[in-house]
Amino acid sequence: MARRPESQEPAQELDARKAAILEAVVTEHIDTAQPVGSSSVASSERVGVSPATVRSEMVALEREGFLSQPHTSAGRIPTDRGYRYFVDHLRSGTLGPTQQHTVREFFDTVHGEIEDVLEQTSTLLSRLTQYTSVIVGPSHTHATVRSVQLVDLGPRRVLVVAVLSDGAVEKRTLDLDHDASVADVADASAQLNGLLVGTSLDQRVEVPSRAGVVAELIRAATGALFDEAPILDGDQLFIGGSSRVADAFETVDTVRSVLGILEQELVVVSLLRDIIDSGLSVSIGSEHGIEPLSACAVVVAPVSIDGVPAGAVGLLGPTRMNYPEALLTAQAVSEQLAQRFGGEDSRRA
Amino acid sequence: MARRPESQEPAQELDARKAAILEAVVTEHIDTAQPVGSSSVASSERVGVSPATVRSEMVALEREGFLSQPHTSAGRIPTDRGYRYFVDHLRSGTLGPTQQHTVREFFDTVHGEIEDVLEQTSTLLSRLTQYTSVIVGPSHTHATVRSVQLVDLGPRRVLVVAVLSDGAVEKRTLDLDHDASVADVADASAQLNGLLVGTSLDQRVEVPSRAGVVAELIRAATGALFDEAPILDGDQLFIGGSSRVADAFETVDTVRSVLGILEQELVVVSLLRDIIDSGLSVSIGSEHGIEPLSACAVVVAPVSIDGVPAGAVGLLGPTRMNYPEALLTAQAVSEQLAQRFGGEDSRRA
DNA sequence: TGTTGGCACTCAATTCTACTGAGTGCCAAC
DNA sequence: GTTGGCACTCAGTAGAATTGAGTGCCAACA
Repeated sequence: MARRPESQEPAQELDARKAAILEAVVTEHIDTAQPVGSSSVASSERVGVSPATVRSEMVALEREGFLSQPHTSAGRIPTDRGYRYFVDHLRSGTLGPTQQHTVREFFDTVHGEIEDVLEQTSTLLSRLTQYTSVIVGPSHTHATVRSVQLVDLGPRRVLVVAVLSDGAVEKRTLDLDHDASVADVADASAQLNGLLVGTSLDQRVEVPSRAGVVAELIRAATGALFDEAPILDGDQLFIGGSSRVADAFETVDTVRSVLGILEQELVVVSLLRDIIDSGLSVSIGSEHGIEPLSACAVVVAPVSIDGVPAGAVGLLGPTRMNYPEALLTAQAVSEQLAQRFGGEDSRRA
Repeated sequence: MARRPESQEPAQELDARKAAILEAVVTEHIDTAQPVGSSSVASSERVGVSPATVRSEMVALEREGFLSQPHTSAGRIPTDRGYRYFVDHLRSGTLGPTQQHTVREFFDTVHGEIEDVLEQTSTLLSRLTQYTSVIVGPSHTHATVRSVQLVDLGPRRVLVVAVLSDGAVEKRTLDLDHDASVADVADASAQLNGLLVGTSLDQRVEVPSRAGVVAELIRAATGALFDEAPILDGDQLFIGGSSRVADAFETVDTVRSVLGILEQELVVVSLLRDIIDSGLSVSIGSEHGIEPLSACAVVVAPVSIDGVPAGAVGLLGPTRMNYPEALLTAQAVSEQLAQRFGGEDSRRA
């Protein structure tokens, strides 16, 4: 895991001209996907020198690890480090008006449960940016139980439904060994409520070890709820526009390996978490240490609901992705999500 | 939609030798992905003639639309029609013992709610076959309500939770205009139960148009449940091993367009339904009429729970996919699913 | 001292040609 | 009807020649 806290490895500063040249190379390469030559850089606005001068500077930038050359007679392409410098020194801009409008309109019209909204948001993000989007929903592990109910489903089948304080619903089917009467189920349901309301799904619960059908029901229900919850649920991941992966890369092999990673929810979720935890918003190429993603960059914006970290919004593209736009889009969407699912204050605002 | 009911267009029969040659070409091409030449076919077991004879037969098979030639001096590859003949005349075999064992073991150990099981089953299918798997879960539209409950979530927020007879749980968040007391919520909850239990989510419900907080709650809850249900939910789709798409095709373009279709749940679900409805279990190339999937074949096995159609298990691969194995695997898995979620009789068996 | 134009050089990409060989279609003989 | 023989086709490969974008270096210049 290549965390890169600024404090330990101070971002090496480049003089203004080198910085301008690097920026020109990065933007041009992001645009054309081709190696960038000295003359093209020299003709850029913010670089006021001749190609010859640019060349000598490029040699220096290459020596310092910001640029590389596919082969001797080719232009330069940015290295991961070059992109890193670029994003670390981005002048913050604003999202284009069209995109702003699309985002606003989307959040004005979208409705439904949080899962549905996140699902659709992931599609929005991918449509806006042309990259694959990745959204991690809030984790339920710290929510507390608001209500538990047993519902009779048929012979020897009972469903436990638990509503959590954050509005999530957990359900478990119980297959019983003995018949349970309607009264038994109601009784157990009431007792479960008293027992579990207020607890959180990751804590242990003391179940009185009495005998009898009702006690049996209670034990089965708590067991099902508390033992299976953290394993299967964990975090919810929504991926939008996975077909964009095929746009981002030229070889089927790369596409395959990136898709392969996207299939592993756990890996993706912890990747996003790692990036956020290390205080960054972008992870480039080999920085994140996931080999199959070494041709990818990931842009992340954390989503905080009422000040509490509650998920993240991410975009996955090639290292030569459009960082400024991706960052702004992710941030805009993350803010909207925070507002939408925040407390009264922000919701009524 | 290219339905192809046998009755209308009787499958053209080929004489034994032609059939053997076609079969040899298909199996060889599935194996090697290369055009198959006459000598390779002639050396096959079930074809006892010389390459020259094979060639003249191939000319006939090409004229009849079963084979095609990439270019003059190449071997033959099967057309969609060639594959169709092949699958329509498959001698039914049995699944390999290893696969049988894997399937059995999987269903012995997997546990959890139906969604979790289907999700994991899709991964299993894709791992077994190396193709992308597609599983459609049972539709809830005809299930009836078993229980409705309102849960207070905080200021002016109430959650409606409905449990359906098939064990599905629907939830809707209500944002209220006025405060509702705990008693109000409980009252409304009780009345809702009386009102809704037994109805199915796709039928209209008469709500008495009284005034007051409780009546308001009831109206909001029924509105949320019944109006938004069919739109968002529909059917559940589980896709496993989408990275396999990148294994199946050579060009990034094909991969992109196939992935693009897989993102459209509605298209995929109705494709599977169409295939099943027309009484087939395989759809090849352009048969299904979805242009971006014209390089694909889809193998489907319906899942019936207690005799009622309740979803489907599908495999998506290139037209040169291993039909026998794919069919057997899909069928085996479909049977296991039916058994797992079937009524008492089959479950206790 | 830093900048610049000039110039020889490099090397991927492109084009062209020649060649190879897998596989065909046709036909005369069996 | 089947077969071996044979001329033919044409994608694919390899090699040679060409092109040109872009470099590194250097001498001249401000």
